[in-house]
Amino acid sequence: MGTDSGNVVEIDQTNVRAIPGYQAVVDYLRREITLGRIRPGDRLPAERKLAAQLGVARETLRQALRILEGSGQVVIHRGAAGGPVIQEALIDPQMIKLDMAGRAESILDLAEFRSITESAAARMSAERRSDDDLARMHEAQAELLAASTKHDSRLADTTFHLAIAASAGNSMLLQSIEDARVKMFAPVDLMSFEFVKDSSYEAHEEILAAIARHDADAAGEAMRAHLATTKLEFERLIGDAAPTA
Amino acid sequence: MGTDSGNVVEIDQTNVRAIPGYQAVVDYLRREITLGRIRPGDRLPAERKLAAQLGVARETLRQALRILEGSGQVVIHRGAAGGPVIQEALIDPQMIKLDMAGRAESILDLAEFRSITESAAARMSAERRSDDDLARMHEAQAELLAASTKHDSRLADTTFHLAIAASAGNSMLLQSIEDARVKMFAPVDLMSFEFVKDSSYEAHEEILAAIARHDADAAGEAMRAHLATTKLEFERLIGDAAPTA
DNA sequence: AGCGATTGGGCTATATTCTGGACCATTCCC
DNA sequence: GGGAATGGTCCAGAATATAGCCCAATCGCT
Repeated sequence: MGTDSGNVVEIDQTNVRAIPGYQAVVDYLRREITLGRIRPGDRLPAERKLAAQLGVARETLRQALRILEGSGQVVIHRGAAGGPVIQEALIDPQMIKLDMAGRAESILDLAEFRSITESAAARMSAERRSDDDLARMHEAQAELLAASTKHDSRLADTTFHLAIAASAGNSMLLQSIEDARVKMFAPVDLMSFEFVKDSSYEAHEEILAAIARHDADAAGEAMRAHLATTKLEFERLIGDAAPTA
Repeated sequence: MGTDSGNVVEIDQTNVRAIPGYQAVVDYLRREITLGRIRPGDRLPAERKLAAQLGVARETLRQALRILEGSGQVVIHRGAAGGPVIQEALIDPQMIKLDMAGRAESILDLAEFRSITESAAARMSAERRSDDDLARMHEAQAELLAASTKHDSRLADTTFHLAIAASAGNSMLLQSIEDARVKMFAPVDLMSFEFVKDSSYEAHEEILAAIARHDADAAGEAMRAHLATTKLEFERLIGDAAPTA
């Protein structure tokens, strides 16, 4: 036990990545879009103002906007009433399925992680939620019911889950739940998400009822069951794309 | 419902941060030190080699090393058998307590988050652990028992918890548990952690026994109880530092 | 003692990124 | 038509990153 010092250390490069400012801006805006806090049709503040709000130079922001323009997520109009407007990005569904098949293991980890964190959040929400929190969840459910497009459905689904996560009252937990959702849905974004509206509404109703009556056990269990269904849907999609693997 | 488009979006600057390469290197090395994967006395590879392993230029690495030198965490020797050597950084305990009092809410969130993620990891470990995993946990326990300094105790504690997290077999969960641990202990690092050895060994024994016999319920519950104790210790420390608040 | 190898220290030149500012071109609204 | 708001463009300087080169210090071996 005397000479266990002086070891030469092993290095893992994976965690060392410089992030240029324009990339940080792109990441932030894409995250907000995926989480539905910025929606197609929304207008971003004017470049000079937005740059100031983000704390970067205008040219840096413009580099980020050019990238988002290139991916079709933003269109920029000139003139007095102009500015950057968020678009509904369209991606080839087959591309998405192949991408998902390529990171199947990561996606299943993600699904499991969501089950852990979001069922805990549902339990905590049942204990701590305010009436305002509950109202936000009801509103998201109404949006889901009224949703006429796949995109609107996914957005309402996100809003519902994030409302629960936020009402759990733990900022670290909320951040993790957002992260997992971004990692799971960001590449997917728009594709065949009919199942969200078809099957999720009733599952949400059950979760909501448990949270409303402060029943932590039932809320956690209902959330777990709901996410297990979601996981199955993802597995089916991955299987569809890569039957040869 | 027709004109809910065209909203000008609100911006939250907090998530937009460029990370220069040298800062990414500093963050990585400090994380490895906090998690005990790099220990005081260890020697890092020579600058040219380390820079290549990290995928950065030598000058960039040297900037990072100068920062770590400034914080007393690294000393650099020249000559044939030279190189950067990790040091045991010494911080004023009173400074630490004040820092912790300043972010008390964040620390309690962190403690709660650890309870959620690590008890889930303990459950999963009980179901999936290999015999190798179990051996690593036993080894960490032996290190804890043999530890003669506060620093060694904390290191053995970290090794035990990370061994469980890793054996749960979910990379996303492992990453979250590491993150939470870094955020909780990084500023603290070295201070009065006698309690770790005093009270943790027996708690670890209970967790370990449950994992060994594949008892998921008992493992999860034992971990939850253990982390509840840890949370109380932190609350006591915070209270000591800021009795006026 | 001396030599050679290894290592950090220092420097230059170049490229990329970021900033702050200025000025022009376009578009909208009155 | 005119004023105001907005994007488009360009510039000069700072900070950061890279690749390469040589010098200085140290160690270990002969």
